[in-house]
Amino acid sequence: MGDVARIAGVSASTVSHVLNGTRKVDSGTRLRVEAAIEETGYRRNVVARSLAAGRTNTIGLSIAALTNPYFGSLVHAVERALSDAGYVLIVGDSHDHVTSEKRVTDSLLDRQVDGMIVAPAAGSERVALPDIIRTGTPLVLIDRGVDLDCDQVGPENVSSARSLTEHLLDLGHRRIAVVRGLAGISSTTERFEGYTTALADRGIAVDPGLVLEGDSNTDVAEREVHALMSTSDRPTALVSLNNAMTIGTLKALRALGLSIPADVAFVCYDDFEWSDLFEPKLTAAAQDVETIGATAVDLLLRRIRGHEAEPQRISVPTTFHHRNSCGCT
Amino acid sequence: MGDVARIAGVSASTVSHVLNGTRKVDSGTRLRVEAAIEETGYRRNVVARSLAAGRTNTIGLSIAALTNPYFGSLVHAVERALSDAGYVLIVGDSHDHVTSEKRVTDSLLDRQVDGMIVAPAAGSERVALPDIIRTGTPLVLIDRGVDLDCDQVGPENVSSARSLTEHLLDLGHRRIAVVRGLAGISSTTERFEGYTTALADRGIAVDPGLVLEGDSNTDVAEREVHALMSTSDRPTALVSLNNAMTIGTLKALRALGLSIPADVAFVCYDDFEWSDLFEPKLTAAAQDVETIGATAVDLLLRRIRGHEAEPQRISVPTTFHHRNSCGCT
DNA sequence: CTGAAAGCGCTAACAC
DNA sequence: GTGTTAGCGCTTTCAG
Repeated sequence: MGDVARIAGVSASTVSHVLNGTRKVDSGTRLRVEAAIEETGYRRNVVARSLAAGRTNTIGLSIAALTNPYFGSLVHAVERALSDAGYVLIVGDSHDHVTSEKRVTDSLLDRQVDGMIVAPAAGSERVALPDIIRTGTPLVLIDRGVDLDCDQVGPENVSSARSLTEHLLDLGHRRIAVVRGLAGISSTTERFEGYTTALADRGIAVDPGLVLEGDSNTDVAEREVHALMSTSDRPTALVSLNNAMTIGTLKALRALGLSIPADVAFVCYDDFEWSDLFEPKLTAAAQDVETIGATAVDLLLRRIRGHEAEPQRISVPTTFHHRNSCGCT
Repeated sequence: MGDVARIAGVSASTVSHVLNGTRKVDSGTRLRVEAAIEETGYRRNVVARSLAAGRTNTIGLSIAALTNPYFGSLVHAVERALSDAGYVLIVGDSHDHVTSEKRVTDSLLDRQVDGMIVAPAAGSERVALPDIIRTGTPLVLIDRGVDLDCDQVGPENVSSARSLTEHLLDLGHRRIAVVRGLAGISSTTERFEGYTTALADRGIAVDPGLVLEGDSNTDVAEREVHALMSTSDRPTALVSLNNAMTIGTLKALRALGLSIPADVAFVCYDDFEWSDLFEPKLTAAAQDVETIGATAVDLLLRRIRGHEAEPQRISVPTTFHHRNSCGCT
């Protein structure tokens, strides 16, 4: 920067101002500075800039599981919204585990991110999140909610899962099994609540034998479903509570040679790119990932700009894709 | 840091050294410093540290399309390898377009990343990449190769695509169509080469009418395949050259009511989580994303540590998953 | 409209 | 084993 200033015959401060457009600069001067920049191939040092300015224009994102295509799309949506706003994204994968999540969020905080977006791991509200809040760094939670006082954005869970279940009930099913995701996270709890209330509304008691703990792990779900569907009084319908559970469930049904919807009707929370390629096409509740990401960024930027207000919790509606796996034609 | 030093009764330099383990510190002193850190809730400022130390412990990754699950897994693999090595990842999505790719890589360079990994967009060798090389920042290319002198890691393309095609030939097919990805990138060129050489080996000429330009766009592929398969002398087999092309192809076949493999045999490059859930199960060449990511990180770290040697080009073998869509039982 | 100067918070010689 | 000191490259009052 000193070189540029010297060549252009101005001070470093002027170079800084033409670079950032932070104050009026005579057009002749500006041209000279720009020529000097061009000539030297000068490139600004954002690290030094961040140190001096006290902000980094960087947002940290801690994501539960980057391999899950759902989270992949979420990262994409967040990245796009941030880059439109002139921010850069740093991502860390928490592997859905509090310990590595803490490592990730600490590292982000050390890097002086201007704000953080976290897709919390189970138990996060007792480990990583309080520390973030203590630093005063603007924070918004994404995907899963926790019982903390901060902005949160996620998909609508309860009524979506309820609609899926009700659809099955409307078709006459009475023995409907459910494959739950990871215990202890809000999405599982809420989606399960949607399932139970749908049943309760029709005066049907929840049969514990029809509640499968898939643990958000494909293999576990597959085993559980396999076991359940091998019994003599197996359910006539299944509802899967997230995409990993769906894969596990479908594998189990396939292994057993059970066909959908003839042998068992099926509906699921979360949509796939191949949902209507599958035979039969999957009836599913699809999350609006774009909106979730954009909303999270919006809330965060507002906080960064000093917006003081009660934390908000936003539920983004899902879309019900009515296809064939439920048994409708 | 000043506070910590004062409370512990030492100099800032000693605090720095206990923080980084950069020199021997008396254990009593260290304890006092650690106590002071605990007491003040001090957190190191990595930005200042980077400026002073002249390195950021940060690696930039420019990825062509974060929404593609394949790239999602790649990011995940890279992130893991880097975090094991104590580095942090900054990702930018180039949307497979040179202009936004340039924006991404410039921003990464401005942020003083210690190294860059780039999944180049088409045309990148004339825009973003030369500038990166000019700065002297260690660089490794991933996924797609370009004609430049730098480290590159990607999946094996030619012989993988050739094996897929040969398998179809072995089954007696002679009219085999191919759905190509984005023109102008190495993976498309090389995979197509695998297809043509397989045909040439059997003395079969490439029929231009059977070569579809899918442009790595699902919709385009769907249209092309739909058109081709609606003709009277349609091919008896199809090979798809990447995952997006596969989705498009399957949609078209489904829309036409053509069944695989009875009406048309099908094999594809790239595997899916649902490949063996699909009916029929898809015969595919699967990339080893983990190895690609880990290898790229390995090459990069070696460069960062000052390793001087001829740039390497590494092809990671694919795995042939022999399933049913090819028509075997 | 432009420059001078004081840092931002840390690291790394260099002394002791 | 520890402290002193000089920056790292930029932003931003404060003057002019």
